[in-house]
Amino acid sequence: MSETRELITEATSSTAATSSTHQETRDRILDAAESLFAEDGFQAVSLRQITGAAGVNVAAVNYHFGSREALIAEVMGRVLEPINRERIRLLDAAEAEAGEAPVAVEKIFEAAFRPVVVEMPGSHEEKHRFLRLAGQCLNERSEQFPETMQRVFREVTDRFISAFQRSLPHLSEADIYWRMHFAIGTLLYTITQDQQLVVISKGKIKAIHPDETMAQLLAFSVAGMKAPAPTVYQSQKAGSSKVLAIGLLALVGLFGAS
Amino acid sequence: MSETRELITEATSSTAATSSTHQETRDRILDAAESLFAEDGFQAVSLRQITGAAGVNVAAVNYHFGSREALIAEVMGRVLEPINRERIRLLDAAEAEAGEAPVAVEKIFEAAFRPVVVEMPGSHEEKHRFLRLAGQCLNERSEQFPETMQRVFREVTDRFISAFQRSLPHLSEADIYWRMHFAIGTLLYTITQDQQLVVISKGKIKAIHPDETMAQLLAFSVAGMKAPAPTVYQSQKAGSSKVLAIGLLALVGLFGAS
DNA sequence: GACCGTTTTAAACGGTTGTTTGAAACTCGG
DNA sequence: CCGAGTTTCAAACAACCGTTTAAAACGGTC
Repeated sequence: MSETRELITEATSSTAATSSTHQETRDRILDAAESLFAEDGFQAVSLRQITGAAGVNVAAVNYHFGSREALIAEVMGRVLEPINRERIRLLDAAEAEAGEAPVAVEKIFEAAFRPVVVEMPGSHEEKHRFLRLAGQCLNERSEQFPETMQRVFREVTDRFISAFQRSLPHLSEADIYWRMHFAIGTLLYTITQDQQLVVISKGKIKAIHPDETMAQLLAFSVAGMKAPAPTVYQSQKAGSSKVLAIGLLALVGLFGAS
Repeated sequence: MSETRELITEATSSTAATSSTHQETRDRILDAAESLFAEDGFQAVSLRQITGAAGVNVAAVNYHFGSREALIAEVMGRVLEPINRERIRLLDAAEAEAGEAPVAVEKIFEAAFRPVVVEMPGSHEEKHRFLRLAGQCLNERSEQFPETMQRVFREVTDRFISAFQRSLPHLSEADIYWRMHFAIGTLLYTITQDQQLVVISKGKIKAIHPDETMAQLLAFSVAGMKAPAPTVYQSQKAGSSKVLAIGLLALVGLFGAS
């Protein structure tokens, strides 16, 4: 049975035209899964919800993909691979344009953000859930990333790390890791928790357009990345530190510090 | 039965000394739940895991808290309330010290970050899972936040928003909302995905100390918040935009754009 | 039309979930 | 010492989970 499935998987890339109806339900499952996963996360969605939404039998998932985990891996790959591929393509283009000189920080971030933030092909609804899913992917524990995806991500981060290093030689390697980490977090939260921005702005920001998101993201991240290196790690101002200690003690008294 | 539970809940704050054994198992559940939720998230942990770790009967959760959701609400409140209380306390202190002048952006962020990032009372392990849980809380959908918690969070964000507005009068209201949103995302990702920093740095950053995290977070967020206002939302450089459009079309061809 | 490989289907599998039940075990004032 | 109230407990509940099974339906070839 597993042999059958492997044959099918291989056939997908070689002779896709032969099995038309098969591709139909397989893609129906992928689309439904993508939509539901994007909305509620991977853990919260059951196979029966997916197959129900796709209008296919429950067993179809295990027949076409082998297991629920394999389905998740395929959905993740289908959404993340083109994004990361495009990121590297944009970075290549920017480096080619810059020639010998290091690429500007703005350009690097643009290559990193644009494939995720700016309009993607498809309807408006599709784009939205597409982005939400990309965020859900990155929120998962890295351990349960499929091996191939791990490799892709390492390639991407390594490329961007060294681009930043060339562009910001005065920063230490650790500083750049930290700030790249921060930029990823910023992007991720922006994508997945867009609703939260509407909430904290009390509705003053209602519609969130890709172009504005892009501009805001760039302004914030570029400035953060270009910030002067943090000076002292250890010493804190005696005043505020003392105040904090007192405050924490008060908390302990109030709440019983587990 | 629900009446009995309400009486107990009220008794917790008034005559807590009378029921000693009751408080015992109730807190055992809370501690075990906090630990497990922090490690694996709210959705992934079952009641039987919690009661098993706490060494109590499964029914104890529904007896003491009424439902799984109420347990989650109580755990979230126990961890988030002191943090937000301390945040406001630090902001109050900073504003008192500044007098008429607006509080420096650095000070505002310090008040926002320090109660979450810097060492908390308790063992090292306790501190770690404590932070992870705080992050897990904020990652949840805002809809399933208990009403009281919603109110607390609104109070906190409103206070910090107006502090930033006084400190950065040249920025529009929307700009400040955006950047506050970004800073929250940065903090959150830093707390919950600390392991990821080790991964992308290929182990070059292994131990993550609170003081260094604080310094790095401040440098990035302060610079991002102080960045010049983004200028153009609509227009993109014709060159890169055209290149992108071509790239996306290539992607569609490759992957079949759902 | 019979055959074969592929796909779909209904039904059942064993297991886990959150919650409920009713009877024990316990605490404590009268 | 008894009875009322509180807390624990083992057991069962219905519902859902991911996966498996075996038979039915399908499409194309000889």
